[in-house]
Amino acid sequence: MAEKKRKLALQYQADASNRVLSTSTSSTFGSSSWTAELVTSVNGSNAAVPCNELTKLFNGISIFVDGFTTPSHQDLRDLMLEHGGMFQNYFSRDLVTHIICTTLPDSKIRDHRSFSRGLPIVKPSWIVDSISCGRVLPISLYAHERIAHSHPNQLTMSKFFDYTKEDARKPSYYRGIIPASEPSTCIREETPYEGQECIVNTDVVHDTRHLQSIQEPLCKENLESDLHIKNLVSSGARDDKKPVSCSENVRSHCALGDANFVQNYFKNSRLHFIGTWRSRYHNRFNSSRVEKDQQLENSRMLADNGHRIVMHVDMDCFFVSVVVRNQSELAGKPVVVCHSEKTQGTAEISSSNYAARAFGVRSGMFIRDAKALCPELQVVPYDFGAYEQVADQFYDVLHKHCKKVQAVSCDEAYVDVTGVEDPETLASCIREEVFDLTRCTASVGIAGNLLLARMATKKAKPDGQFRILPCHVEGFLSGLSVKELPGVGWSLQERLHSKKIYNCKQLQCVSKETLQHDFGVKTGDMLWCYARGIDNRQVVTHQERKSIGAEVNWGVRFETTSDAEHFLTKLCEEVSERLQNTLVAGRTFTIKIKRRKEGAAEPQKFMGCGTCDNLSKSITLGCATNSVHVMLRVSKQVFASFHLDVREIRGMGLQVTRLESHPTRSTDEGQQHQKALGACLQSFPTGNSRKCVVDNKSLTKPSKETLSSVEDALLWGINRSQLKEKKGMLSLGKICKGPFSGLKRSSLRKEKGKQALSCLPHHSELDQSVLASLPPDIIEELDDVYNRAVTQHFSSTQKPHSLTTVSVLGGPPALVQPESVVAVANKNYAIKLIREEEEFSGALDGHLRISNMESCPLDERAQTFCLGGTGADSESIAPLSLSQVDMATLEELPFELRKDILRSLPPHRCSNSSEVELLGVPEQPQSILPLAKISNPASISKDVLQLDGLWCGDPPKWVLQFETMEGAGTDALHLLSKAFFDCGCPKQFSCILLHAMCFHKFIVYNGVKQDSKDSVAFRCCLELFKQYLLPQVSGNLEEVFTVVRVLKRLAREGHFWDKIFRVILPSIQEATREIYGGSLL
DNA sequence: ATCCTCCCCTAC
DNA sequence: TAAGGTAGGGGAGGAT
Ligand SMILES: Nc1ccn([C@H]2C[C@H](O)[C@@H](COP(=O)(O)OP(=O)(O)OP(=O)(O)O)O2)c(=O)n1
Ligand SMILES: [Mg+2]
Ligand SMILES: [Mg+2]
Repeated sequence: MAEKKRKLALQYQADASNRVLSTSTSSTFGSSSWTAELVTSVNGSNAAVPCNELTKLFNGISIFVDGFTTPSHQDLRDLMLEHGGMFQNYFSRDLVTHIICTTLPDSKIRDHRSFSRGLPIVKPSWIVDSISCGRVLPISLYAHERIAHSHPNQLTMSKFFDYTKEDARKPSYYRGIIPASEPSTCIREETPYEGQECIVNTDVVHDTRHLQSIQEPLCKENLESDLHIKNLVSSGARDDKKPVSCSENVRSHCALGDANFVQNYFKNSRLHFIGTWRSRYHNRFNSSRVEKDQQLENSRMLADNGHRIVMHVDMDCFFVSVVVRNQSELAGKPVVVCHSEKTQGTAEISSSNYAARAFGVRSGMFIRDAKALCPELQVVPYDFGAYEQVADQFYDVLHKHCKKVQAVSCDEAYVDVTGVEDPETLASCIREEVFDLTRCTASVGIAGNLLLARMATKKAKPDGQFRILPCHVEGFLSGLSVKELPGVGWSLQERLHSKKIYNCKQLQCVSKETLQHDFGVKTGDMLWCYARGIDNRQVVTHQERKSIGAEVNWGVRFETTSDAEHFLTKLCEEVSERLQNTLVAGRTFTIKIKRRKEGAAEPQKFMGCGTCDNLSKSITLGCATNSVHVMLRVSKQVFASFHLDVREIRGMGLQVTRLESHPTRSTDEGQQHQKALGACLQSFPTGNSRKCVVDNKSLTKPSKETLSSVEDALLWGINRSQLKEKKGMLSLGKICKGPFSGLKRSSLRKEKGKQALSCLPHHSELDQSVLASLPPDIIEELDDVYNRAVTQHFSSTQKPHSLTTVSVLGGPPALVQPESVVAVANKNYAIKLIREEEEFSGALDGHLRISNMESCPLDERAQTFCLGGTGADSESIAPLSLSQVDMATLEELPFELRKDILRSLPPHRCSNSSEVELLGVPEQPQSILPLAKISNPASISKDVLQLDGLWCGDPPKWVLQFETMEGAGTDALHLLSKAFFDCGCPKQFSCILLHAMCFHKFIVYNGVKQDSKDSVAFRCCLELFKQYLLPQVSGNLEEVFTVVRVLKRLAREGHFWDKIFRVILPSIQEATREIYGGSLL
């Protein structure tokens, strides 16, 4: 404690000296000279952004781009950098000379004026036009009218207006919830968020450690009593069962009021800033693979060697220091960075300086609690631009001294200084340089590993350094509480406490086996090692990214489904952009939802998410994508599958994993999509010139990589309104294997219990005949869910039939009661019945059904049946094509239902056909006389066959030619011709193929094995595909893709098609490569 | 055993 | 009013 105080005093002195320094040097730092250097170095080391400076046109101009623009953020950035200008990711008054934005909604005018502080706001065309004119055009031509004509003092007026408006219509939930101030009460709800809403006891202000324990989560007993309090409060004070509808004024602060809410939100979010900082860092200091390998080598060497020296460097109260350095009047005073300084505010403290910490003020506290602890607390606003700049300077210093720098965060890094003769001198040297450059102090810890170095830094703070020598490790650790070990947070601390383990010494007494048993293998090992100061992690300069995501859990209030979908769209746009900027694409997309916990009141925190249930679901595509269109479709489906009341949503996120490098960063979305398709084509199996070996296994059970594509995941749903007309046909039942059951597992687990049952149909509503045909294990599962009511109710003497019987149910759909959702999962099977009234569709389930079928052996697929789901939004979830539909399944359906499914296809899939035509008149179309009659197919050469120009003419030549051909396997040709007419003579081959697949037994020909390669049918088909596909590779890749996909599906049905596929694919792939080059791979 | 999904925890 | 994000590690439990 005395040591801390001494350090505090030291820092105050440092602050005082800062003041002197700042007055003497501020002119240098205030100017943009620094930035110029910075940006140059950024470009120089950033492989992602080509730095070919074309002109010096924008010399001295530094833009900040706000909101959506055309050209895009990225393009404007490139344009500026190419023409000698600068681009700031974050707004900073000091660094930015012009703000660029396209549109300026009302809500933004105020914001901009309040922080642009007189900077010109210009339309993006200013940049484009200036470049084309070769000179910087006057900004007055590109000003926003509403800004240009307003007067400075309108700022205060508009602010005043807004505030009064808000006061006048303060939402009831907000007014009602401000608690009576009771200083020593801690109200803690179940989630960490609500846990923050405790009121810190003002009686215990000066002992840091004690305070920390109050701020941290409470022990179990407290938690329970707090819950008790909470329950009293919620049942007594306000028990709102129905969600509060957002008033106008709330709208203006949440996702509802602002179309660009997500963007604006992120712009102001500190957590977003620190969360995304690392990716910006890696864009700047890109370490090459060679370096990586070197590093691995080194680390292996050093690990053998045994003794390393690691340094941990961390800026002191970073956000505060950066802002305070120019405000000498704040030196020595307790200062925090916070959005608000309202005494009753629920804004969070981002960082507090050491003077403020003496009062117990910490990061993450509400400002009102901080003010209660320290009434004279000074509040300064954020300056993200400056944090970014200082962080860069900080890392410049570190890189200058050492190659092995591991970035932890914007203010913190590990440096491997093994081999450095005098690490302590190096440390003070670094600290000094950092201070000289930034006028902010850093502290350093030095030790034999990352763990100890980090803990040493803590001891060194503020503005100090501390080394833990091997001989002192023991003594250093013995004094630490378990919470002080990195990796031990709230939860682990509580669990340790519950086992009467409070400090490292006690922790050391527990055997590794016990710890691993109690906390898991890795966690147990970690605890055991850390308690002894053992840490074998290496300093890693570059870690491969495993996921990219965005989420918002503040200000999220929706009224309608389209509110939620709009929000989801914004998230997709955001994540897609991040993927593209990182040159990656992903295969697994996870939607995260925070849903208001049942009975939870509005949170204490203004616009917060409060106590929530966290839900998440993911979907994995066969092919990585970063296309915003694809992502949106996928996300909407996953979202829909939650079946949520959107008014209960308090947070939403999208995370992408299974990332793959994706070198295309196209600004043209269409082109992007095109390339994604091309990439998918490339990723089909047998994509090499090697001889194709028929793998029996892969015919029945294709490996995962062989499956699908981007769009295999998109798939089909049935238009809900159409289905509604059908009433009796609404039901969907299915049995499938695989991921489906996994998907349902968690929601089922979560929903088990009373509340969950409320959404199940009463057991008496279950159709007996359906139940009867279920496999025994499913019955058992159902029984579980219904608390054995099922078997009681049906007292079934009937023994369950085999799976095959189930498909029979596909016939008369009325067998299944329409109003029900039953989701049951066990280790092998899942059954799902979709209820008609569901707000959202079972579209995702539709997808899963398909993908499951794909991954099932053929015979099982044939047993799967489907009648369609209910679709909320036919446009967004409609299938891309019928290629996704298992044909065996479809064939089992009644004609009526097939009609429904076909109708649900997007019209462009069968461009030339009206719906009626599409649905087809069952009888044969008028036959047209064949052009040639071939009598001896085996001897016919290509010339005789005249297989050129098959797609010329109207109808295309092949249609008539194939119709009357004779020979082995020509049935397939006849069918194609028939399908052509049946589905209305479409131009797209994919339509014809799909039609043929859906309505006819279009498989066969496994018998034709020996000569299939030479058979007429084979060669005709081959030519037909080739001549159709190859010319389209350059133009209509999507169609190529679809056809290949259909063909792939056919390939699984028989040798004939398999061979065609295996011959066609390589040539398509080659053509694709030729046209799109290596960029596809 | 190893993978996968759906969580929770931790840190900044 | 306020801007409670992001990414990695890891555990539980199921599928393969
Ligand atoms: N809950 C948190 C934690 C951190 N930060 C931001 C503000 C901090 O300034 C910065 C760096 O985090 P540190 O943990 O390094 O904290 P400080 O640098 O503020 O203080 P210290 O001197 O303890 O490092 O991250 C934040 O906004 N909210
Ligand atoms: Mg710090
Ligand atoms: Mg830090």
